[in-house]
Amino acid sequence: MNITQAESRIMDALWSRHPLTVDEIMAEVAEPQGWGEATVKTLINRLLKRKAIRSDRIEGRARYAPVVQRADYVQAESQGLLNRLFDGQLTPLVAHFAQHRALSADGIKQLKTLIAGLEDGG
Amino acid sequence: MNITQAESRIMDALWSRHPLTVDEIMAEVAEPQGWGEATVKTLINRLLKRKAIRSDRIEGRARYAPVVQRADYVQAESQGLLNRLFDGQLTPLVAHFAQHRALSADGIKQLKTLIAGLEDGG
DNA sequence: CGCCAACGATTACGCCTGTAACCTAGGCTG
DNA sequence: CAGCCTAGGTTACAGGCGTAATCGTTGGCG
Repeated sequence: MNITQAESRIMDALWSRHPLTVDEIMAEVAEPQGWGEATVKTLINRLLKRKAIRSDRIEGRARYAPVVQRADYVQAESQGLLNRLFDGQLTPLVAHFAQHRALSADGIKQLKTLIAGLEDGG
Repeated sequence: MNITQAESRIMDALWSRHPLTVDEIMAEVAEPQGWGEATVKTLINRLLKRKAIRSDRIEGRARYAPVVQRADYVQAESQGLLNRLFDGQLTPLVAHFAQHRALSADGIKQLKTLIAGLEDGG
């Protein structure tokens, strides 16, 4: 289920809205990346081959839709980073950002609220 | 300053202790990865070429030490993930784990403690 | 003083990834 | 009905990465 960085730009477009034609994906993705249409087509086809997306012919045009869920992708990526760099623990990651990226006061407040909610909920 | 995943295993060894000879790096890294000595040497040399590590000849043996700091690497990787997947915000990442990885009660407590400390400190 | 072994550097190679051009089939137009 | 355009799929290619074998040099030992 591996999705490379370039491919993930295609996925982003499809996760936010689908199904999309090649042209629509182009519109979402081409400018920021500076990609030609051929490149986008290749990425689409690689994702198709690996069943990360699916193609349905609707009104004579191929429309693409995600098969892999964004949450699953995010989960795999995040867990991988956590495992590689923070021994699988979330707290050290938060601590790292607190130290090195000067977590803003607002960020702290948000986290506090989030965690208060978690305590209530669970 | 890019460090690939395989290379990061070498860096891990050097970050935890340095300077190390090739043999010492082998001892730290070979078994878990199943790498031959040639592979380790190649990774070392690629890191050398990119100045991520440095080699000093001490007592007739080359000893390797990190140049790139672990905190910088962790920072770059984490920030990259945050930017790519969570719009650069830490809170959504924590929220994601809360939802999808069933953050343990202990984890929640740890985070709460951490954040309480942040509020005091800042 | 010469040779061997060990150490570190150089070269190799196949797969993956980013980027793209080319080919083909099906529908629109004359 | 034939040709042409367009959309989508197929092939291509260079550079990076994981994995490794080979080469050259230098220091220790006989």
